[in-house]
Amino acid sequence: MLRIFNSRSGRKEPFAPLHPPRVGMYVCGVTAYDYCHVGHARSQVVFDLMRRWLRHRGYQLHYVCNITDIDDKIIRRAAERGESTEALTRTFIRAMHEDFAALSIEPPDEEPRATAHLPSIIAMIERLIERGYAYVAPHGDVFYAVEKFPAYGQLSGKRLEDLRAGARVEVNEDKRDPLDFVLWKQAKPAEPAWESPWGRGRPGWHIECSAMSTELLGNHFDVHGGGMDLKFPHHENEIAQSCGATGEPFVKLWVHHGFVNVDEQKMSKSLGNFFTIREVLPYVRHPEVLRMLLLSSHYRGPINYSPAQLQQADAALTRLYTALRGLAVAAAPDESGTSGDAVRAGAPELVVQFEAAMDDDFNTPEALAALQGLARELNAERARQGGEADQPGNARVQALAGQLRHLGGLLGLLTVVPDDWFRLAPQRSIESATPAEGSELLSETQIEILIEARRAARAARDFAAADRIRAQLRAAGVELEDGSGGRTLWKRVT
RNA sequence: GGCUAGGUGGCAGAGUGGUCAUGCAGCGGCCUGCAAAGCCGUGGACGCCGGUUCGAUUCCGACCCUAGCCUCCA
Repeated sequence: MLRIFNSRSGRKEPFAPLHPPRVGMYVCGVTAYDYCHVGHARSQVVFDLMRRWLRHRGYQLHYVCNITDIDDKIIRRAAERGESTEALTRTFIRAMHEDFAALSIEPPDEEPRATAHLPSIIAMIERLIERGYAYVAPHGDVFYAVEKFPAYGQLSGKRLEDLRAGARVEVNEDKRDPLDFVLWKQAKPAEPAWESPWGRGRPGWHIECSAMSTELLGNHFDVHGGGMDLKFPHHENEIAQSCGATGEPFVKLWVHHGFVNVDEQKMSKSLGNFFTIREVLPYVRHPEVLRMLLLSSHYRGPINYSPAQLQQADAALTRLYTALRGLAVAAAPDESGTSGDAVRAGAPELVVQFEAAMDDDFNTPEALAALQGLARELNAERARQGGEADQPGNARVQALAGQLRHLGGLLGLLTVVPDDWFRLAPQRSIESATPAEGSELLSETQIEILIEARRAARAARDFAAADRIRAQLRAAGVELEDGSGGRTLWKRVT
């Protein structure tokens, strides 16, 4: 039984879609005015993980993730760069797609952009005016009248009086209530603008998501997600808009994830303490390392981003790959080892632990612990079998490896051919933050030559010479392992 | 000030009313020419003060501390 934490009730609830097995899911994406940072990566990884698990559980997902391609920051940034807002957003949307693809984020079924949905946005604002939830202010802006919606504040647990008491809202003479928020904004002369019943202007940020989500998923749909910081006011406003316009319930399940912190503070543009995805990836062996870091704590809690954390993620992931090293089963993740006889041949209790953990509000740390358990079983079994472990005949080794690979694949991990994992190296050193021995990275041919020289020295029992070669390789970031069959394996270390 | 999360062993990070998280690091053993990897074993924890209980890290209350939101933000 899959249970998911609902931000609205503050409790885990059994997952019960409105029209099973179909599930409609909407997630607030990014505003395309800059490169995506690790915080955006977390959001994407979290919802990608949920999609994978829901599909694994047999649901048919219709997943929508929007892009905000018009707002004040975009206009300002485009002006600074001396280009059009279209050129600016085109640049950063392309970069975003590259970054997300690197992290194995599966593309959404639909990726609506605000500027392509003006008709439905305008229609929704008109309905809100008709139904008395919105008003046109003296200078032509349209505002939502918060006091007209009694349930306002329900999602975030806030009361209007409390909000007014602590209000640091900007003074705006046109608003009837300082808490009212803008639905349609009149354009200044040089700004991008669209025709509307209220003159040329552009939509407010909140109305985009209401209009596009209901247009694409229906008035009442299953899941709506985003970062904790969107809970108020963004999602609160969405509820007010959508329910106000349609008179129907809006979203069944609200899902909010925690932040990525740096030095215990939220990573954000305004604090300037952010790392973009594309500047971080060169410091890791493979993008999976970043994905591993983001999955190694529960999605609702905080994550502290640091180089040390990346190295821990690399170590944990490398341990899983080590268990699979040299096994022929490692071609591609599939269903092998997770059904019927194959489960019993492997470690059924660990498969159960993994699935129960994921069913319990996507408890990825617990699920990863099950994966480590599988790695331990696999290592122990291979040790028992001696050098013969990788022979196709060993059913238990095959079953365990299949389970590990398959379950890892459900998290978007262990997708690299295991033997290739150890050949990968970061382009930059985490500690020095400089182009590491990168320029001096030994080629695989050079490594093989040195290993052969060491083998000869060992055969001649010249251990001093052999150890010198090993130290030389270690200094170049290559670590050796003398295997049981007289072969020496090597791996790059970070 | 209001609202919401949270404070777990050297670090990261799950979880539970009374036996085990897990990874890295430590210690002992096996293996190795020595290592590495791996396996086996092992020490070490639940912010503070009360309460409920046969028994609380886990439930309840107060307190202290931290973060987030209340303004654009994944």
